[in-house]
Amino acid sequence: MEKSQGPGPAVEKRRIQILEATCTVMSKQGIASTRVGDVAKYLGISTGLVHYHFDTKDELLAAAFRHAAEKELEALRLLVNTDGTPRELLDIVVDNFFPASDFPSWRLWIEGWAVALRSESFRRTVMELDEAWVEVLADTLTNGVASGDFACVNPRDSAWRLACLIEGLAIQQVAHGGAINDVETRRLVADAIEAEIG
Amino acid sequence: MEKSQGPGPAVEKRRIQILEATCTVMSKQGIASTRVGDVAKYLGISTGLVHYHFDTKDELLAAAFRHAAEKELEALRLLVNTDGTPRELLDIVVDNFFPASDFPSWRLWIEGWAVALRSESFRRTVMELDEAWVEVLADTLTNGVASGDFACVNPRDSAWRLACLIEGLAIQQVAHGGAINDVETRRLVADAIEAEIG
DNA sequence: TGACGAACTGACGGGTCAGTCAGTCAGTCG
DNA sequence: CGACTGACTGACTGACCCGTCAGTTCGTCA
Repeated sequence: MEKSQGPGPAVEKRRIQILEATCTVMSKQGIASTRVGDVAKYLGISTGLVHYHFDTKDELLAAAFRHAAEKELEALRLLVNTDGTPRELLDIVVDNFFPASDFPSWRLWIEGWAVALRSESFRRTVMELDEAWVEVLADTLTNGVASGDFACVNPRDSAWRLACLIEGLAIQQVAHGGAINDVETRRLVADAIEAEIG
Repeated sequence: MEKSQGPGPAVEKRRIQILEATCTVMSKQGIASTRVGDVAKYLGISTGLVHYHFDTKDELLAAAFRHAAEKELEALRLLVNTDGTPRELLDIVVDNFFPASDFPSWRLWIEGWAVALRSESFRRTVMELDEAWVEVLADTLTNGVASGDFACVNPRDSAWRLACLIEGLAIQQVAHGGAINDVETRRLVADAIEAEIG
């Protein structure tokens, strides 16, 4: 349980420390194979302490996933919030989420979608963050259209199509490293972008 | 263990019965939450009998997933192997895999991709079947180009882009039922098809 | 100084579940 | 008929792991 008169700074620090450790373990072992004991051992603390800060394992995993996703999204927003032509900003957004085979975040996302099928808290998190990311992409396209750089018929549709394309390619690359390699993936995305903003 | 002089017809029948029961349970409960005991109870048999036919649970799950996926693919190939204009055949392929929110197969696939991250046998299965499906789509496009109905620059690239788009949309629809509804999804796919074959 | 409570430990209870194994039963073959 | 075998049962074991709880440590405040 947390303190009743609001969490002290030390408690909050410990919470975040546990969240980030959980993210590390989840990335390495997978969400389903992450044990409370693994997180505790990683930090050199007791399992009791983990339960002192998080009532249940499910709550811990969901909070850790959200923590990781929000940090990523914040980083993306910071990257986009710079000067640059619409085209440069678009490249930044796409590069940042490019489904290279060594992009570890995609592994977490792929597992997150699966967990979201059964867990309400995961579903909400995955949905919110997925949409927020598309929003960033849509804003970038809309700005480009406003400035005359892009010629999307419907920037929002284009954003969804590009986002879903990238997610699908990420699965091909990350989940089973199939017939498509990094170079081909890059070409497929590049062509799709041209088609959308052409 | 199976018979040494090759499995009798009764054994093969039982194997398939267990495989299909496993598919049903997996669809309902999710791959990760499928217990050997659940499959046994579903068929009214003992857990020992399940292990008589399948050495380990992992082997059972992987075999069941492959069984389901191959049946789906076979059904698709049958559907496509009919007379019709390239456009009609393309519509059949796309409709058959359309990510409607009530399409239960997508739930299995989303979980399959996640399991594939950690399991070699799932990885192979998911990869082979994913590629086989894109192959069907690519063949359809190639035939359309040959007959002059479609104008793809590169049918194989188009097939991968459409397949990945549909997979990404399926995640939006099935995993978290997000901002995109069935009607919008249909429009996004239709526009993408026009752009690819236009 | 002594009381108090927040942070933390580590052992343990209790439930779950995969895989095993001794034994049953029915059919088949010699 | 009797030996044999393949299919099958169901109880059991051993491992795993979540969540609890009694107890310890330590800083803080009266």
